[in-house]
Amino acid sequence: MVKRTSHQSADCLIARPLDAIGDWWSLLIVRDAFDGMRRFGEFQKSLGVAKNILSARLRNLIAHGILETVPAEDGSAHHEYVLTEKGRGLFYVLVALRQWGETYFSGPGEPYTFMVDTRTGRPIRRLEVHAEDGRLLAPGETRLADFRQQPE
Amino acid sequence: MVKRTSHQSADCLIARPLDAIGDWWSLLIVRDAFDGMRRFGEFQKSLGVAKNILSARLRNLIAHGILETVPAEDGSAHHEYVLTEKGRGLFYVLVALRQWGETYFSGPGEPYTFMVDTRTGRPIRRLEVHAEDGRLLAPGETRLADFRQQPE
DNA sequence: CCATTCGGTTTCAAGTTGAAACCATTGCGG
DNA sequence: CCGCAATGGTTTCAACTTGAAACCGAATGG
Repeated sequence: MVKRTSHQSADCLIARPLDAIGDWWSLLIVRDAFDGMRRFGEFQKSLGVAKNILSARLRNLIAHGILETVPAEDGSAHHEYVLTEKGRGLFYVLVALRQWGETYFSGPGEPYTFMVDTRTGRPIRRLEVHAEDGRLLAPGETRLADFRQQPE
Repeated sequence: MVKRTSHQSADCLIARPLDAIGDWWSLLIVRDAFDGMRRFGEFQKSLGVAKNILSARLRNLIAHGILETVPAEDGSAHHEYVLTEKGRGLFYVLVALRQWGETYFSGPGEPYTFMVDTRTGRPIRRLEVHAEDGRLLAPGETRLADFRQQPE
């Protein structure tokens, strides 16, 4: 789907996830799947995207093991789309994007939602990056390392 | 750049960040910027993308306040591209994507890098989502809430 | 000065996207 | 059993986007 340039030598571990997801719209499908949507029609209505496009995106997400189809819960002959374990791993990406959105894109007076703990209804904490020893790390206090360079 | 469907009523706070970033390639630019790249040519060489496309992406990132141009460090007449505060906020998105990539996309025997604490050289911890009271939350233990529904 | 690098813009063929039309299967009322 | 609507797609095709290559102008470099 996305052209493979076979060129992102330095850091395939960002580029390949991006390639697997396919494009931005696909992440909205994943988001809706987290919100409990399972049916083609639900996604289509939620996203307002053309059916052929949605169809292609769903196929791509399935091909990359992010979604899978299961027989419909209600016993009808249709199938439903649900997140795999791998797909659920995208939770943190969505949380990070959402917190970034909350910070920089929520105009005053806008209908504004945010993530809360289901049990208490209280907002969740912001994501933080921690060192192995628990120290809070700011952007810039990390780098990439080849694992062969790791101290034992 | 991306068509505005004015339709993602439920959750603009995912859709709008996605729209601001523009497309996948743009996140790779941001990643490179975190890695210290500043010059047009550096990005072009790193990403292997056509110059017109890179030019358009950079312009889009600037328009959305993720990058800004500054006079070149070395005193030359050219300018350089650096992350804004808002752009640095994408750090958590990149960390989340990378950890997902590490988990699901690193084949055995591949050149494999991961994020380490600059000070100690030890790997960073995995991202976690915590409730306000500190409890660790799994995907599915959160929901979206309108802020008017929040208990005081 | 002449050549080369840097930082782009322009051009245009090829590929992608998406709205609408179409199709196939199931569900259901009579 | 027939008709008809809802669901879940696929096909078609015009419009848009993409990107490789050519071009361009301004700064270095020799």
